[in-house]
Amino acid sequence: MNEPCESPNGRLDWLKSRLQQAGHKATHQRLEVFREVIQTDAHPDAETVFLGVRERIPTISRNTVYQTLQFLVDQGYIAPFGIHQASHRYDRNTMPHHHLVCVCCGKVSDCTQSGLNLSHFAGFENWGRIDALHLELRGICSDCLSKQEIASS
Amino acid sequence: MNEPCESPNGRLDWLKSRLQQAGHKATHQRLEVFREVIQTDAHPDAETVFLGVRERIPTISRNTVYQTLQFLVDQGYIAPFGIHQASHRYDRNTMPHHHLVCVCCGKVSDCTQSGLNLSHFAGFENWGRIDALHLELRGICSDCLSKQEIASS
DNA sequence: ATCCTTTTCAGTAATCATTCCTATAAGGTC
DNA sequence: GACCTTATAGGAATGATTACTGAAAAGGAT
Repeated sequence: MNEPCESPNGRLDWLKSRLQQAGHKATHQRLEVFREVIQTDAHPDAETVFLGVRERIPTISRNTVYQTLQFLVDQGYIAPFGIHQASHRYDRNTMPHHHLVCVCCGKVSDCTQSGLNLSHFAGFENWGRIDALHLELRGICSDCLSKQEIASS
Repeated sequence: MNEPCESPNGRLDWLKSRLQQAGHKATHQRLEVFREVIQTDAHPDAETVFLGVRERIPTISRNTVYQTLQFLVDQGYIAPFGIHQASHRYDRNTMPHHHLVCVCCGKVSDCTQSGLNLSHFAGFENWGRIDALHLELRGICSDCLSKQEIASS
């Protein structure tokens, strides 16, 4: 896989050729949604992308932006930021700890093993002050793994 | 601060006395919402808590559950799980990296310094297979820090 | 260029989680 | 028990996202 060129126009040309290679259409809308995401370091949300693209394509619909962003994520051209959860969740454990999340069944396990704390993240004084650290390890739990083995055997 | 007792009923009694100490009412609804969160390791969301509590208090409203959960978080009796974002966000950088998030202005910066990768998390073989690692460092960026200094001087 | 097929787009309606608003109800104090 | 404050219930409103549907556009074959 070729790496994308760093300049915005270079990356757009890169996306164009990769879309065509993959048999997808390099539409104006797709390219402009992609441009909107790559031209900033701000990790924008869908509404921000929509407002930005609408400056250039006034008739674009919100739905197209949502679909296109999802398409670009599915194809690996952009990444979803962090881990989005549909709803707020609550934890009975108020002590600092990490989480193991099964992407298959959604189960969350606490992980109290520290080995990692704020002291590992010196060197960001110029960024500002770091107060907290949230770590999620994502994978497939042993229950789901064994179910997959049974299913494939 | 006294630590909560481990048994559910012990923790409920503990909450009751702490609420009264703090001048808050130890209502049936509050205690049952708290019970619903602490009786499971599943890190439930608001709807799950609502459905569970409704088994015991059929007239409870969804709104009360939402408010009570927020109250319990504000008072430190339970913790919010992970990091909830109102909306999906997108990242032009598809390589593995971490994020620095300013809780004040919401700005997100990439952090490519690794020093941390999956190899640090051996020892979870019995949990299952870990595929990915998401780390967020949260704090206040230098811009917001200097604004605060100006405001307080 | 014409026709056909498939993909993509726009616009509206629906859904889901959450918050806002307001009147009622409950708890604690005198 | 009257009074004051806090908490609750219920419904309406909001915001983000998805589902649905029909129109438009793009590509390929003739």
